[in-house]
Amino acid sequence: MSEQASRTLDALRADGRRVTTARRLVVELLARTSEHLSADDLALRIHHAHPEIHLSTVYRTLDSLHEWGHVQHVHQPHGPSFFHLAGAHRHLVCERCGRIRDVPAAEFDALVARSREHYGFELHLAHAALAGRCGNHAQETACTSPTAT
Amino acid sequence: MSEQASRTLDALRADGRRVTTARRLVVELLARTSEHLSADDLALRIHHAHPEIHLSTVYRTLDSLHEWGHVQHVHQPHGPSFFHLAGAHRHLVCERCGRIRDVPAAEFDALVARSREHYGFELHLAHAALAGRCGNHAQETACTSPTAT
DNA sequence: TTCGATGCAAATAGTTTGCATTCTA
DNA sequence: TAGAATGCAAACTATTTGCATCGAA
Repeated sequence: MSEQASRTLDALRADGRRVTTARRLVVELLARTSEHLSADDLALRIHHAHPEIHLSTVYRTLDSLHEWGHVQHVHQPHGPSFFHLAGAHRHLVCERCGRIRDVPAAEFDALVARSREHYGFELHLAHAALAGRCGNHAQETACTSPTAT
Repeated sequence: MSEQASRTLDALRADGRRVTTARRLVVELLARTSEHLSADDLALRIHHAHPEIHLSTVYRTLDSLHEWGHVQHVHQPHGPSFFHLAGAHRHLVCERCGRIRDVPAAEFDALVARSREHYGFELHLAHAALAGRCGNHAQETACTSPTAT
């Protein structure tokens, strides 16, 4: 098991949460992969060895882990949300091919500061992927209005 | 009818599209309001005077108007998408109260330019609202991991 | 009069919930 | 062994689709 996984599970125990098979499997899987997995993806992979773990349990597990600050839940404009262990990067998702690119959170520091100063609005860019076109699809007609940037 | 509405409908005619009751009502409603209305919201309001206009027609109408560049379709991290006539602002949505704040697209110019230069990624910030906390709810625990900005 | 648009019903994707049962601490 | 977590089924929200009919050009 990765160090990140055992650290997360230890934190659960330390906080008096129960470490169940489902939680252990979800945390290990998230720690092991760099992919952007949906609840359904996670359930499918877990089912190979543990067919008894139900999709709704995966959802509840992710909900709890998110609530306790161990997991980030990222919304996409199209398709299901994906999940990953708490980290410091943000996501760019291509409207055309769906590929997700990780970029350091620091890229957005100036914007976050300006939003706070100008609008009193605290941006949480981890909460939703930013949509657009990756290099391969930037030329094609945008999936937005002509006047849109 | 507002000038913006008739301009949009004229553009449809000029492009050889049919101007139907549903399309006229959707365009007029979008032109008249500054609210952020979902397909369901639009259908409900249209139903007062035109109960025969079906929700699926509203969806198809919005789809078409979007495809032809007259309407923007904005995704939210929670809840339904909302729609508005093509314009140049972006949206900040509060994770707590759901209130949506319009901000000028120019606020994001620097970020859009940097994304293009550093990552070859063409951001379409009109396509999805940016999540965070409005002034009234900025203090409360974030709906994201502790390490998240 | 033609073909695009609509009404309606049914299907779909993603997610949530109620409740009896199981299992961790 | 108490109460948290789970399995399963069913509900739910937002959205899409198939198909017969209608109506704008």
